[in-house]
Amino acid sequence: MSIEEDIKQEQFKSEFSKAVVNIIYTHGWLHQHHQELFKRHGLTTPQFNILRILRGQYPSASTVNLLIDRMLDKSSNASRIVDRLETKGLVIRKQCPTDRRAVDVFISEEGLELLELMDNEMGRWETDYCALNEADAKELNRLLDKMRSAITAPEDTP
Amino acid sequence: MSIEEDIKQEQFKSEFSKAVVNIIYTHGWLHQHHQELFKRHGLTTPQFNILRILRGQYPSASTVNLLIDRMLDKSSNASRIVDRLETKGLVIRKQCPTDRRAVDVFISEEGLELLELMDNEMGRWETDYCALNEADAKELNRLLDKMRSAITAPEDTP
DNA sequence: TTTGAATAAATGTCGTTACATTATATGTAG
DNA sequence: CTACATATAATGTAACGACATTTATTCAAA
Repeated sequence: MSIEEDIKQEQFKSEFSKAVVNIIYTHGWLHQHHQELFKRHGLTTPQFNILRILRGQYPSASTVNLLIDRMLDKSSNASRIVDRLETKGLVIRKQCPTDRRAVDVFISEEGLELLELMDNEMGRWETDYCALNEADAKELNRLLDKMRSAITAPEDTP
Repeated sequence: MSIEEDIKQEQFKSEFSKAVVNIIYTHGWLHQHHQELFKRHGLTTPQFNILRILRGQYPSASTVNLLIDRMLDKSSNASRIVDRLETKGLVIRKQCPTDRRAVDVFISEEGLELLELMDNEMGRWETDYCALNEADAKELNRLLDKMRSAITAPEDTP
């Protein structure tokens, strides 16, 4: 269904303006499906993302700062997300031996197992829901990358 | 910058898989810019969206149910968002005369003025940040629409 | 070495999402 | 008309996003 039909009303000022709304709407569509998957395993989206970063570093430790750096949705509160993952036994927190301010966070065995399970489901979902062929997906990536390439701060240019 | 460079690490399982991450990331990019704009006027994103819906109905009333229907980010709590807009004097709540369960919500004069200001800024932003030409934007819209056209519930098909 | 700046994480607050529950009012069947 | 289901908002709760502040530790300079 086209974005106009989905959203009802609204004439867009331009194709670009429509694309902005379309990205927001499509993100919502994606988020809804992902969330459904995560919920079956008692996780939220940011908890899943943190687990994935931790696995990426495994068996090395990640500090909270590293988690913040790597998170897509920045400025989220990594500290409290780690709290909840620790409560569920999916991660382990240890004092960093070389810097007593820092905390070393590790994904646990349970965390690794859960993540593998969810990765498989996610893969199946992507197979089932993929309505784009290879060329389409490539073109979509190209356009999104191009979109973000807009001058970053128009008022800063001399 | 390509999504791989932006996100660091991570080889993607497929172009589609990459596109999923790219949409999430690009949405974050958009959201950040929009939020900056909204913040200058003391609004949040959902508050702005509710105001736009109310203006779309103006001078007719909108019930809370209608707001929920029209909101992109569904299942948000329209009731409490209206609370905060009312505190700021941007909307007016009245009991619906024909149904005492329902509440008629109107955008106020202040709300209309604020929205016009913000619309202008938004329009300027879109002009400044538009790195896509007409054909690009059209193609992007086509691909996003196509992406969401995937079978809605694979387990429901016989 | 002592002081002060900078860093790492945790904590606090407000508005939000997601979801469940409640309260009030309407509608309908008996 | 009464009883029960339904519709419309509002309220409650846990987790999150955004942002400011606090606490503890390290680093750097006087």
